[in-house]
Amino acid sequence: MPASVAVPAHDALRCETFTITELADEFALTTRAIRFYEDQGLLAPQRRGTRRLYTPRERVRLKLILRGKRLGMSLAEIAEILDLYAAGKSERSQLEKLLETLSRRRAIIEQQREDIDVVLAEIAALEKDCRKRLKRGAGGA
DNA sequence: GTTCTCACA
DNA sequence: TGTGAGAA
Repeated sequence: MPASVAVPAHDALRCETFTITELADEFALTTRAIRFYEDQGLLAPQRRGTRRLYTPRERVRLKLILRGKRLGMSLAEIAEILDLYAAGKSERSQLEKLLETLSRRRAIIEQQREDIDVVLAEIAALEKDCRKRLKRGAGGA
């Protein structure tokens, strides 16, 4: 159980780190997915031997990755913002990059809504036609 | 349990 | 954007 919920005294003394399974459990991810994010350059955990050790900072990055995914951002887009964050860039540059990404995302979503509206209109028209023809042939053979 | 790599959708 | 399988 990660320290975000409760911090036992012994964990307060040790520099807290997380294993890949702890993070996977906490965020309902597979360990494979977490390693995949690392392959894509979104995470860079320390190692104890060959085992990955995640600091609270890496955990925060993972949270940000998940937030980006909820917004429909690509991993590449998420990586860009994360890089600014890690490089200690100004919050301003991060926010500007985020706005840029959100803008692109909004355009895509709005286009999809338009496309959906077009299909809904087609469906409505077809339904109307079907009902009309049913009524016309109501008593006939 | 965790690592990596290759294949696959 | 991930998953499955196999080997270490």
